[in-house]
Amino acid sequence: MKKNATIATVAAAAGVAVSTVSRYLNGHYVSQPVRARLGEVIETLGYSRSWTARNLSLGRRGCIAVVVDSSADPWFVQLLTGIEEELSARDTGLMLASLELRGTYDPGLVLEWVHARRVDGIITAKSQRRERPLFRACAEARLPTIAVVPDEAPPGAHVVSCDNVAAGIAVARHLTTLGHSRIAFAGGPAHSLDSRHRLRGVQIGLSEAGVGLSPARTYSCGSWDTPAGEAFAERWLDGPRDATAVVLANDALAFGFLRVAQQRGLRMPADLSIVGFDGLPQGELFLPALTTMAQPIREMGRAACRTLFASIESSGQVGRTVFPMHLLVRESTSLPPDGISLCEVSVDTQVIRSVQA
Amino acid sequence: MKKNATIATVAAAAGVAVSTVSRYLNGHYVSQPVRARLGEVIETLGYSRSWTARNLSLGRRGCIAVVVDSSADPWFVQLLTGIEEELSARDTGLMLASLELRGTYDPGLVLEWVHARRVDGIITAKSQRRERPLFRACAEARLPTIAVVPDEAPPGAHVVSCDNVAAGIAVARHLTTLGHSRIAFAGGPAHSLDSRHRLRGVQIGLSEAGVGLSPARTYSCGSWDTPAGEAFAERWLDGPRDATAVVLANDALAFGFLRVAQQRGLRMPADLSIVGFDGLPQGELFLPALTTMAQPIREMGRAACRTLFASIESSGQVGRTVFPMHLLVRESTSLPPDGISLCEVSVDTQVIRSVQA
DNA sequence: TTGTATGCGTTATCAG
DNA sequence: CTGATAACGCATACAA
Repeated sequence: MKKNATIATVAAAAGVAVSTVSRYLNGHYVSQPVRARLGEVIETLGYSRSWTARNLSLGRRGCIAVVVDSSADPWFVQLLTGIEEELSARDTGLMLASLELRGTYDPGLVLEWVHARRVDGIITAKSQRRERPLFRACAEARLPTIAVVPDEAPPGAHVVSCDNVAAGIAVARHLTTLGHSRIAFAGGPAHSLDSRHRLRGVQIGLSEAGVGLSPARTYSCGSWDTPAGEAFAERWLDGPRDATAVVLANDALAFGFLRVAQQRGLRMPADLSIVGFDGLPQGELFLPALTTMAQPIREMGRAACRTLFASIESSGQVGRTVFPMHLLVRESTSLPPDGISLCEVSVDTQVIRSVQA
Repeated sequence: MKKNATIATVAAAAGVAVSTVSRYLNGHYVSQPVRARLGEVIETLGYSRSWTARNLSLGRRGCIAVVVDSSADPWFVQLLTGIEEELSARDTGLMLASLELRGTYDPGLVLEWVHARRVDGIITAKSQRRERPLFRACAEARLPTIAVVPDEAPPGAHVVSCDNVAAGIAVARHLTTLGHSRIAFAGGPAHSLDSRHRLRGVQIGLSEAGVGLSPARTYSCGSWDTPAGEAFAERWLDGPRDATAVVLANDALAFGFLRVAQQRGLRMPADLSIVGFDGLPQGELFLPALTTMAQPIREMGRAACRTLFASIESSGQVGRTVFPMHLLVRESTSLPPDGISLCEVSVDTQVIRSVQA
């Protein structure tokens, strides 16, 4: 088997110069006859160009970095699918970096990448305050950076996010339309903008319906993960339970809540309606399947990628891309129990008891 | 800001030749004084070498392909974590390819990659018979290939898999130890070796305990996914239900079964014990949490990667790496209902009714 | 429109 | 042990 064909092989076989072949390859001007001839030669030679050499010549790395807390996060997995889609079309690779790959937070690897200009650009997902040094490093290195749903606005990075306020409003409307008037909201990390915006949206939507969200019914889970949702459930269920619907700031929290509430014998949505945010496919598996405000995650991944490439190719301006979320009504929401809140039910029970006594 | 430092910059600054710097960088022999001097210069210059140029010179791509049906598959996500871990240590990128990214099966992109030698090696996950042409192409291109848990042995590829027979035996023992004697098994795709091996293991384990697995209680879901598990559940629950435990060939199937069975009012594990295979973290979220035979998925990803690199660096022999699975007892298995099968319970109910009548 | 020559940053070969 | 120098494969001013 002979050595792999190179651009020189092709040029020789076609009787033209390498530069002509290069132009042909890149769609620049080549006369019709030469173009045809080149097409044949390349076909018969089975030639395909070296991306390594091309990248070297162009001063590119042919690779972008994708960084997230954990690449096993179901939300991120959806995003990755979108990124993959766009990447395959552009024939570039990626370097995955989980900030918590080995159990503890370690941005060292990524910092090294940006410093060594190991990649052409970087996409961060769900970045937090602690990623500030990372964004600073990217800015210093003039590395095109896209932040997807960051917890706080990162300086110098284009942001891809969702309209969380509108999402909150939509949830509120869904619930009030069903007849709920006492609604609880459980937020994620206290500092998270997304969480705050979702809460605000719910507040707005509720006040639109004239019911309002009592501060006493807004809680914080302190985190985005399922265990936090479970912990909150324990806490809430031990309290007065004065709500007919609970809105969790994301699906992961809702999964935890759902599990514990079920364990405690609550029937959902009969006894209590539950809503999450994100629209993870996993929510479909639960019984009841989780009603949620879905993000177009995959689409967001594609957008992040496209914006990144635009930025790589023409150092585009940093800006903001905002996606709408949409309500995914599944099974975890329904009318409130007989129009009576759980609180009233328990009061009634006492009344009945006293009557019996 | 001056142009990025190159090996030439360093050489000039240190007063040595580029080749000396190169040797230093690659850990080849360099005299102690020069070594020290180079260390300083590189430090102050903030130099870091170009991987693109290095790869070109070395004839490497600095990138491997990772292909799977869908990169959103929870099982694959775990594998990817292991791959990522190993990749980051070696500073190489990856190209993700979902064979069903756009809804329909399309191996075209990957075939193109192997033909164009776009990558240094390839890892396939859960490959099936339809991937045969792909493996053939890899073999022809002499591209190092690792197949992780393939459904059928791919020619010319090193295989990383699990001891499914042993796993099946362990499941059987767990169940018989609990007191189950009538057990149903629901397989995945009919042709899948993994599924068959798991079944065989269960058969062996059961016969060890002297209970045996009735052919009438072995089913096939025809696929590995959750909807198939749901469909099987519908079918099975409409039947005689003559088993106190159901073993599903993987977790995804079990998730579907669990949901439908719960919907039908079955209490698990009180009425019925359920076991899956894979050990997906998601199984933890269900109520009851799914008891399962767990694969060391992440470790398998690392092994696949390491083997691949060994193969890339020294065209290693193709072979087989087999991992043990371990039983993860969660909540979906317990003693059979009072030592009475569901079938007998329904008979009893009728008896009671007739007595009442 | 096409050809020539040079650069991209490293590695490797082979003298010194 | 170290220093020139030729690949590596392609892109692109610049010249023709």
